[in-house]
Amino acid sequence: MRNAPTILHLDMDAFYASVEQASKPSLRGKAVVVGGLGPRGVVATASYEARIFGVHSAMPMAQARRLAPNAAYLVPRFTVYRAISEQVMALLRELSPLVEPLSLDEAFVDLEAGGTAWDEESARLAGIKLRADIRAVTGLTGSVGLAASKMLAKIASEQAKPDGLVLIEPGTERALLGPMPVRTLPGVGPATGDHLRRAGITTVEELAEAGEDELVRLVGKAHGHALYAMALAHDERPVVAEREAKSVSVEDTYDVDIHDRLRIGLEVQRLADRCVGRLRGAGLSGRTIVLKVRRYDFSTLTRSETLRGPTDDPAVVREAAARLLDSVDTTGGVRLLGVGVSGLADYTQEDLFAQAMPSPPAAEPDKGEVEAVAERPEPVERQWRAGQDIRHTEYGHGWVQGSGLGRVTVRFETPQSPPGRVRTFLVGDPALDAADPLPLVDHVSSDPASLPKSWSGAEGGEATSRP
DNA sequence: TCTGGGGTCCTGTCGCCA
DNA sequence: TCTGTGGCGACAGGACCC
Repeated sequence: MRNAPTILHLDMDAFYASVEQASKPSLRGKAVVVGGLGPRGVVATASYEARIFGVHSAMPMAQARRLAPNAAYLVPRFTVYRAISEQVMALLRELSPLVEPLSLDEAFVDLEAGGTAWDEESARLAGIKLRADIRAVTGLTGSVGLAASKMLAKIASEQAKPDGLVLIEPGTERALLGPMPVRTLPGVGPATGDHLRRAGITTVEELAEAGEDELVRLVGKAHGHALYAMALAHDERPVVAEREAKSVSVEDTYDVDIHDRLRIGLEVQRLADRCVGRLRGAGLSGRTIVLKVRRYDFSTLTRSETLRGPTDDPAVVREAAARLLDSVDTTGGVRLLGVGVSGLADYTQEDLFAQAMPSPPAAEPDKGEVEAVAERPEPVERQWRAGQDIRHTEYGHGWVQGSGLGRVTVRFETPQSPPGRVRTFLVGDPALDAADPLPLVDHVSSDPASLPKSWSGAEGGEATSRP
């Protein structure tokens, strides 16, 4: 372990919800819940005001609505989150070239590799400056953890939340970790936590006392060794800037279980096409096709097939997925279907080997086919989703507060305006149009380089609900 | 009132092959 | 020729993370 706290972990506070509050002045200080709004949606992020009611990530939306009936419920706007994430990651890269993003709102930075920090004091200063810069550029708050390893830096940022900075001084790690619950450690989830509790182990200290052999016996080889090392505050994992994807997959949970075998087949074809679309978008091809089926009782099974060589041919993936589906019993209905590709290779290596199933040369393989399989019925009316950006020819920029019964309620406000007024329109009102999101911070006087490349693009064509 | 979507990694089992 | 063994890839499932 290095002897100075020069690993930084940044975690943006309640990221999606904070972005929504920054975009929508009327929501500031209010309970905001972002997630899937369908009957089977779950919470992606809850604002701190919503957490007071007990709402948290991964909770079913229905439960959240019971706990916080007056909160604002919004669908995620990933385009905006990605743009802000780019701004934040750019600030991190000013600190060091060694930045490891974990998600849109989280990353590790190796400050020593960037030459920005080499001791406790310089690390603390870098953290303080970073938090100020993030606030200036994005208007949002992030919490910073500083420590000598990734694990400890992450635990530190967790302690710093919200809107704080915590530095763990080298030498104090074990005393700090000892009394913490085992669930604090990365990789200890509900199942391992339960397992350990039944063995009488609830704290990190007890984990260390149990000894390596006992932990290996309890939770298996790899996990046991890792757990023991973490309990002793040993973590030598380096910050890794670039990670290659190992698989690409798409999946859909349906509002209502699907029973019709024909329909299930069509959905699998659609998913296969979408998966190939993503695969190609990333310039990849893959050898192993995976079908995922979650049944009516939430039992999940996967079936996979490995081809002789990598492919990015939609017809090949569709055929493989269809074969895999043949081996699955779907009586009782399915709630989720998914198609994935793993064993990835660079696109350019493709087709050096024959495919498992020779397919006729498809005309225009990258156009037309993708939507050819399942024609969706044209939506009778436009769909407005809660949280979506909107523009009215007369009232200007606003967002959808809710819609139903042929009407849509819009609040007209912008990130820089005071809380705005609400008006209701017919869903098909020609004065209404979908709009691009607005930047959270007015950047007129600041460095234009810090602006994201694109604020444009309303959420990519996913606005229609499934029949 | 139930439980998303996109991933990663690990483990056990089975068949093949040297 | 028979049997045992060990390595390895494929496959299925599960835990975990954000």
